[in-house]
Amino acid sequence: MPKQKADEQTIILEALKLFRKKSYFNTSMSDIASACGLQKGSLYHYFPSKEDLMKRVIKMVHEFFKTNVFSHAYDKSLSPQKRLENLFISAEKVFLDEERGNLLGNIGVETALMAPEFNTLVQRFFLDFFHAVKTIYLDKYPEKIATELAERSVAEIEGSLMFSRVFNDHNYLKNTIKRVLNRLEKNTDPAKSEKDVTSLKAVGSIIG
Amino acid sequence: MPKQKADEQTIILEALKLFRKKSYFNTSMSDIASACGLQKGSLYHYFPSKEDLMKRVIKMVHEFFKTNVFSHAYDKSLSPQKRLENLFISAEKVFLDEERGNLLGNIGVETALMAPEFNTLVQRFFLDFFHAVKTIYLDKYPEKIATELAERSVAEIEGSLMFSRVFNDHNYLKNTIKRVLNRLEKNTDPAKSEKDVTSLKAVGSIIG
Amino acid sequence: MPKQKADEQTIILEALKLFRKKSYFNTSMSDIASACGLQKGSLYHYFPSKEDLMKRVIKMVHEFFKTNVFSHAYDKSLSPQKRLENLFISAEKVFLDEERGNLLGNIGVETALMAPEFNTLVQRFFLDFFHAVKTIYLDKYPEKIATELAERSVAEIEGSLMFSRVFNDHNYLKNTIKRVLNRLEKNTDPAKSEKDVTSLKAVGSIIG
Amino acid sequence: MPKQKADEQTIILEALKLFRKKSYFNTSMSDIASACGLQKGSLYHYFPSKEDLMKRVIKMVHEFFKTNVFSHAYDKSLSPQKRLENLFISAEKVFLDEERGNLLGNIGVETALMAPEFNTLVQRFFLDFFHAVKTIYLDKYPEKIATELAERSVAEIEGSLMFSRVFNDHNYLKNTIKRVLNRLEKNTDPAKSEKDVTSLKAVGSIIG
DNA sequence: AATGAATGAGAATTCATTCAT
DNA sequence: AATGAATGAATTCTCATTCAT
Repeated sequence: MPKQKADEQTIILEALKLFRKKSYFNTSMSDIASACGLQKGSLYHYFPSKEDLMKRVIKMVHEFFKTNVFSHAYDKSLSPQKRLENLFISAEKVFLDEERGNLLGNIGVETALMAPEFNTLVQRFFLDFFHAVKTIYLDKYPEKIATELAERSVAEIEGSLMFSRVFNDHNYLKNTIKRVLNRLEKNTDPAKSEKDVTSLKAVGSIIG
Repeated sequence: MPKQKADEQTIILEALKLFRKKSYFNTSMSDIASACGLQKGSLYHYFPSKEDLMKRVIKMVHEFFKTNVFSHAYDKSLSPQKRLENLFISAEKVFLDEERGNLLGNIGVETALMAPEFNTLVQRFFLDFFHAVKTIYLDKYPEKIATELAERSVAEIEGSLMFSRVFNDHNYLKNTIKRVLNRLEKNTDPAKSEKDVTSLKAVGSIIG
Repeated sequence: MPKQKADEQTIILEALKLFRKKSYFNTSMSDIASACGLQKGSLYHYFPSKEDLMKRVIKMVHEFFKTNVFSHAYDKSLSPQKRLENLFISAEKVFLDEERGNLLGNIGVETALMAPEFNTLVQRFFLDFFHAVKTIYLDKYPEKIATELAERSVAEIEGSLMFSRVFNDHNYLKNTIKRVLNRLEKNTDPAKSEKDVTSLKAVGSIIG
Repeated sequence: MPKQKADEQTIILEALKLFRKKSYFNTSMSDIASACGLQKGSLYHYFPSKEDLMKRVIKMVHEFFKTNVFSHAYDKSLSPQKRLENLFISAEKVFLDEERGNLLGNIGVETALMAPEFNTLVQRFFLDFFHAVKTIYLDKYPEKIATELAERSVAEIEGSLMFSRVFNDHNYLKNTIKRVLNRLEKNTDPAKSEKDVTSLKAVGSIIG
């Protein structure tokens, strides 16, 4: 007789919202249940434990980024500049979005301290992030440089995302993304990039 | 039994270690007490609440950075390059140190979601961090640029620090610090900087 | 284990017994839980806090008095004397009963010192008590006198109830109730009451 | 070297104030200590335990009443009416006084539920109270009646004192005291009392 | 599928009390 | 005499989890 009141996806999404707003430890299964219009006990029909639910949340965010953000990196029909733009602009939208936003950047780190399983998932997310960005840079730069540029860009974005949260000011992230995009553009300038990219040294001055 | 077993400083330090290792929410007053060789009730002799203890921890870390890290920015007897070097190298040491390390970067963010009082303290820390770095850049760049460079450098450092923790690999942070230092050096090169820094446009390509 | 072991009413009743026997502050949620055959955590399934439970206890006692004691005052089919008798005799039974007895008289006062919310509930109880008794007196006396007589009767009863508890002797209360009932009867005596009640002055000597 | 900062009397008085304001259970030794400008531990120089301190408080209140209130009953140089007046007027003053006020009436009862030793002390207080009032009535009435009148007067006073606290309105007590005094006066009226007091029956209608 | 009851392990906190200095 | 540190038991409350219906 009991009619289905919720489905996995809904629960994961509600959990995500709460984890983002109140952190993993401060969100109780009860909180999640009421957000879904369910009773505490009912969550255990869908997820064997809170930890497992968190893992599903992380994976869901990861999938979302793969489909909606990282994918832009691999659209060979567009210029590197355009791809990077698409990637970061969509990332910005997601990060600053209340629903799916920055879970992994900040909370991921903390939860990682607890369950090593979380850590692995968070690592995978960032490896994919790095890979996507690096793929774009590889169009312009050699392997080593592209790797560094990618890690650096993502680090800058994550750091400024943190500031956006701490100072409750979206501009930290927005400006950083503008800057990162600008960087590729500038160095895309044929005249300039030729000189700059020829030697590792020269490039060093750009990425550093 | 009524012989002093611990003092405020010790407790704050032990709490810091645990908060760093297991996160604020995952660390119980019991944990902290045992780490200090005390009974949990005894902690309340020194701190009225866990929240208050956390605030003291944050303040202590902040003070530590002021004295040991940020101070390098204001040593006018040294060159900007040297000051930045001293600042970041000492920051690196502290961040990667098990004892006093990166509390504010990661845990601060999460706890900030809860108690607004935490948030204020974390903000103050980063404002001081920004200010120190900016002070150095002001020797070379105009106000606006210096501000942006400072925020960007700190964001990069915080982001890569996060990666260092997530991937358990100090190199993320170390490389970033190397790179940031290199950046100033390069642009300090008289020959190059003349061209680059003369116009705001040119500088734009450097900082972002 | 998830078979219902207790219900709200049972818990409230057990709490009442304990609050009466050991006072509110001296009764722990653990005590109440054991009395109900429950684990202490389970109480929070029914009541969000001890304070809330106490409020429910007070309300339950109040309801009980309304239904079983005060109601007698409003039974217009009976003589005032009979109504007062029913009211006080039933009150006596309840007050001296181990289960539901005098919670509000004594404990109400102490708890009232703490939570103003308790105070309001205790006030309401006594206002209803006054009102019921006054309603009966209004059959014989004008407003002002009836009010005074009611407050005085209830005060006497509460005071002697206190003595009954302090001296562990039911007779303090029993004698007082006998006396109060006698008072109405005597003054109901037509021959006597005519003189006594004709002037306010005369009545004054009766109620005071 | 440590200079005496407080003495027993001061501590007892401060404790009394707090017990009255916040109840015995809600007052901590710490509260009492700070009210005395002492440290928690120092209280144990004067009193072996909180319970013991409470006993001393009760005894002190009792002594105070003996000297300042009950004593009026035994001043044979005055008329019964005047003695009763002195007794109740001084009682009223003390009861409504913030400092020494109604400890025994309300809190005594509750604490009595705990330690039987408290109960004995509270009983003694009321027995003395009864005795004083009865002594006055004995000037006018036979033993049995005097006893009843005394118990009744004190019960009324205690009950209305409770109402004064619950409703935060001094008038409950004040009016009751006026009425009780009036009662003796009225029945002291030679013309009236002669008739009334001749038979127990008649008197019954007065005291009841 | 959903629920609502129950659990039990632990959380933070309080507090009377002890005792070395 | 006074203190301040320490204690440890108790208290309120939380919460992930289980399970019979």
